[in-house]
Amino acid sequence: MAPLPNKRQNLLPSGFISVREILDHKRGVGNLLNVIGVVKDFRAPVPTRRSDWKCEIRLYDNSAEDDSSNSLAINIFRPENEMPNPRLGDVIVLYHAKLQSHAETLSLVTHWTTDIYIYAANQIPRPPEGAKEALRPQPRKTTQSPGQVVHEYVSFLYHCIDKSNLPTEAEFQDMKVKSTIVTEKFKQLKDVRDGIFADVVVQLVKQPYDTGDKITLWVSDFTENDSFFHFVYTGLGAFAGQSADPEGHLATLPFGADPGTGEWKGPFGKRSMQVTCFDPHTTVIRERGLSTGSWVMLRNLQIKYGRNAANLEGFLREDRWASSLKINIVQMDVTDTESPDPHLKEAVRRKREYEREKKDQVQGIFNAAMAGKKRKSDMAEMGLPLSDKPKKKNKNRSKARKRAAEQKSSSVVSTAYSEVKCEYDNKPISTIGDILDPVYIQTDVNGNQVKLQLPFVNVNYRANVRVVNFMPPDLEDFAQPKKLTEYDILSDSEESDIELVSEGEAMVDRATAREWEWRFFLELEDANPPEDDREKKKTLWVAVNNLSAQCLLSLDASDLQQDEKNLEALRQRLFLLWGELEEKKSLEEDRKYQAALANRELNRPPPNSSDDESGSPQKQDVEPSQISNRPFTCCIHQYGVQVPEENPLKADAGEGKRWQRMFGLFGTRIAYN
DNA sequence: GGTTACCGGGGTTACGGT
Repeated sequence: MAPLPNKRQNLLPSGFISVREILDHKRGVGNLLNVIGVVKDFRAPVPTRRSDWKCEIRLYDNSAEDDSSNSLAINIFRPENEMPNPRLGDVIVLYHAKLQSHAETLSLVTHWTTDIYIYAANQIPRPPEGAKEALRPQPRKTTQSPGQVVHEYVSFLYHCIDKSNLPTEAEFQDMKVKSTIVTEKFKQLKDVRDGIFADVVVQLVKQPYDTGDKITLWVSDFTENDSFFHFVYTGLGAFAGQSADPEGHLATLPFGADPGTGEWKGPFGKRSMQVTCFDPHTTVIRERGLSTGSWVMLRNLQIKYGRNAANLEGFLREDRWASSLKINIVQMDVTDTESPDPHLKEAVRRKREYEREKKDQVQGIFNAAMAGKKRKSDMAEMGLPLSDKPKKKNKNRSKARKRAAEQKSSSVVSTAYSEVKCEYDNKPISTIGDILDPVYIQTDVNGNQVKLQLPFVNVNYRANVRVVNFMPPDLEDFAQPKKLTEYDILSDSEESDIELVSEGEAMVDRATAREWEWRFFLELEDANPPEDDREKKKTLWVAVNNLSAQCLLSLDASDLQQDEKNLEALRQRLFLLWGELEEKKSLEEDRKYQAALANRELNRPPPNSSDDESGSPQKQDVEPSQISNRPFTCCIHQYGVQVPEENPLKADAGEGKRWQRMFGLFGTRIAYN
């Protein structure tokens, strides 16, 4: 007969916490905890991406023994030769194990200061004798060590705990072996077949549909599977269902998205699969706020035909035999450019290819429509495109930048026009008025010829201008923390046009920003305004993105609040461009500020480079007449961005979105000594 | 100072959406 344990042995030694208390959130994540438990499962060491290896021990104690699911994992990251090798039923004493919430589950993880002691189950004496002799040798140096109180508690715990839920020795060994077998289950959606289970990396392409007990997702990895539903791209044909306004203009033009109905926004073709998720995954989708645009890994996704027996679907169910809650939906980090997941990277690359092809196709449709429908004089109004292929833009800008670098050391003749260089110096000049003129196409809607205003066209121009204003008002803010998009995960990520509101961008904190980019706006007026514009000079806001600004300034962006040298260089270059505009604007700002203080009206319109009536910076912060800065020739391109639009009649870029015409500067360089 | 990682096996609930 085993002697009854005495009272002292019965009590968890002070400084230790029970498994039950941990699972009941009695301690916060991040705390370092001391825990004593019995080994019920072990996943053998596997290499990690770093130099450490990783193994996992699952523990339970007598606070949680009546429920087989109440056990706690300790994740051990250490060099391979310091890995513990516990056996079934061994007692583990942990010091300073960090509590974490990983994969939506509470678990322990080793910390710098964690010590792990293992007592061999078959050597633990019956209480009240302490288990000191059962201690396995330590593979590494420790800072804490168990005393007699702990040794005695180990004996008590091992002999008194309910072991009926422990696996058999054979089962334990089997699980341990299986834990190292990693079969590649990853599949691209193009390769999924009826009846298989697969891991996939996909993007949510539609808002999750939540019925309470289940959530259905539409996902794509931008591969095609013949067994998926075919989403037809209606494209330009979609406006046949819309009505023209009394003047024969359509208010909107669908362009790469479906109008009004807000239904399918792509990808089109057989690239998307429906996935039905059940608990516990639904909870994660809600709590993480997964939504359109989120990239996720779905593990062990069951693939089979849906009820209509025509299209393959995915099913994400709970893991039946998992020893604890197992979450098979994991959000992917598209901002991790350091060590991007290769599957994610490939999927993002395919998405970019898909978007490029779609854009080219849509542009092609426009070009064909315009070539067929427009009179020649209309073409002249467009400002004679220098190139109508958006793809060439970057090449041209790179060339300009390269030339800028080449000419860096060359001497510059200091005349008004020669201090700013521009690409395409043999191309005709457009006026601001030309550039601002909307472009129409004649087309056939339900048998009627209507004149249709395009929301924007991808066209390049050259113009003689001078700068009359700029945004943001402080030069320090001309450089911003680099905004990350999902395409940044690709090593050949390209410059993107400045958008007013962009989706999928991760907000970057100024304090933690590693990379900076130029991002500012210039308001331009004609250097030699046409006669009819003399009374009310037309102006145009152009966005200057990072590449254009590098070309313009021959400077790289940095944190200008810290980098005074770069700020001063920026100020000098811009002086060559706009003379004393900054000083005058600053004086004007001061004057206005004083006036506003007096009037208690400090609200200012937001910065904006569009030509839209509602959104453009209408207020002239500086009177153009006061400006005596230098005229120069520059390249301007027109492009479109999507902006939120609550009015469904105006939402021509899909649900809640409208196309907004924008202008950007490119291929222009300030020469300097 | 505090990341790294998350086995196997064989699938019901629900009935919508393109």
